[in-house]
Amino acid sequence: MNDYSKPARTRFAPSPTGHLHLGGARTALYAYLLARKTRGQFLLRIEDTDRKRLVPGAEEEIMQGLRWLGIQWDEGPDIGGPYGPYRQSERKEIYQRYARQLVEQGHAYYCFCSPQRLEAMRQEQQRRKEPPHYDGTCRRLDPVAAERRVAAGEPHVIRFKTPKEGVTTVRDFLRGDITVENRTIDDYILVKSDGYAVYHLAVVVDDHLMKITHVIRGSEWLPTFPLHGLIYRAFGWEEPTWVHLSVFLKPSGKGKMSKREAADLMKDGYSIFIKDLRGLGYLPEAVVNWIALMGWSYDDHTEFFTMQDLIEKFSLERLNPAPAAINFSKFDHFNGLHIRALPPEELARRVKPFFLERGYQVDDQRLLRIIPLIRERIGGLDEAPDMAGFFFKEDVVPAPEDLVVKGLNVAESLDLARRVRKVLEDLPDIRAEVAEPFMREFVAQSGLTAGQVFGLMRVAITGQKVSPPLFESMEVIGREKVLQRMEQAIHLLEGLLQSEEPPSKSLDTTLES
RNA sequence: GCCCCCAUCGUCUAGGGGACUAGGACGCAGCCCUUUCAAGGCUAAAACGGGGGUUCGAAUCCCCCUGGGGGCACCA
Repeated sequence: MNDYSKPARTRFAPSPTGHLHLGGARTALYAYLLARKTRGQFLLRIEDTDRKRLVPGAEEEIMQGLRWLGIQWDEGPDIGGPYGPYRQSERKEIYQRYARQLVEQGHAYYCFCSPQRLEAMRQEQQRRKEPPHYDGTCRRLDPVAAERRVAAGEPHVIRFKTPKEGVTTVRDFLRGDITVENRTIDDYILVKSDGYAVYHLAVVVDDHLMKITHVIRGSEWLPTFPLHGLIYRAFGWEEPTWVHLSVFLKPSGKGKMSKREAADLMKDGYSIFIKDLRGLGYLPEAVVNWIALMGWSYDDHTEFFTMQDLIEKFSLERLNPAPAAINFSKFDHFNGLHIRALPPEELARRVKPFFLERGYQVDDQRLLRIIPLIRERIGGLDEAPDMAGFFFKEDVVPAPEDLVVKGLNVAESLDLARRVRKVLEDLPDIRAEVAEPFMREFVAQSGLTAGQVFGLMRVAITGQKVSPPLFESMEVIGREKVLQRMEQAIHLLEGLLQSEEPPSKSLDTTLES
């Protein structure tokens, strides 16, 4: 059991080599939740010791993504903190100092093998169907001689001197003890020839120095986990609680998402990259709720969670070590839930940019009035302009065919449109509670169905076959414009009638169905 | 090839020896509501990978197999 009464110090330690994705976001989220729950600290550390793989702008994108999700760090490269710097490229000397300590204590050694020799060695091992590993040539060097070669400026790396006998047991919080034979652990490189530490050294040194209590990271680290335990022990440091999260699988459940597949998702309006999600109409609240539940659960029925809920209810014990397939349709479901949970003013504020983007002039008062009409009808914020753009248009242009009522021909539809206009003109008030009873009365007398009459009005007034509720929409649009649009519909139907005039008629109904 | 991890409906999961005729959610199908589309309500179909143990009793504990996943760099 984990002790939640003690403040936890957790961290998210991404390398700025690409986009922040769902998996990374979830790792960050869990670490953040644990820190907040225990009133501890959550820190952001950038693991950028590989100079070759740096992607410009990646660090900034990661920070923006986390902020958008509502994951705020207490210490980090931008805001500093008592254990900085928080960028590993700025901690080069620290790692070298600790690496040297390891060498002096006999836990590591200098290695002068060239990359070419290493490569040839690996190929030979593969040919013999052996697992690739360092052959230990420099491990057998005389330490004093090696020291002299280093002092002379000879290129070198520092390798960890893994015990060759016995086993190493490390404890993962979710999986319990993991034991491996030491001979399967390679003499990993700790410091590269360019002087930068590799992950294995840097992560141990930083987590110790930064007083991290819980290392929450992806399960891709499981294979080198015993090595990390060995390094802690070589230093004589107390180990943190290790929590290796499961990986996310592609929706099919077969393997990780490839670069190509990730890109293809955009065609369906989905993405695994956090940066894309806002533009696709997703709420950060929905993202958080959704990813929190992929690998964690609270009980057998609660699924709606705000960040506050999660902070209160999160626990490491309820994490699931099994891999989880990404389920985008559930994502859509959560998005709908959170859209409907937003106060109207807030939903208006969130949806506004999507209207502006499409070139609509948005009147805030009017936008607020249509929110109740669309909040149950949009699965994503991006759908709002399609559903409700007509509220902000001067004119709508219905397709004339859409004005032909189901079950009626053009002439009959035109006649209906004229009668509807008359009723509308005589309406004492355009407000829904007044207009609707009048129109229903009209429907009753007409011998037609509500669907036929209201369908015609809907297309005429909104320009769409699918729209928010008709009478509420008319109220927002206003009497003047409603009549104007009915008038236009009549003209369109007249035009349609003329164009099909002489020989053939009655194609319309079949077209409609 | 070697090492490590995982295993309940299609998917996310609850379950940690008897409360299991295995619960919830998404999706799917049907029905209700309804002026369209949604939202909402109700109903249905849908799972313990296989084989051995342990036990009076196993989805739950152990072993093997199978399947899936991850890793084997001077990347993280």
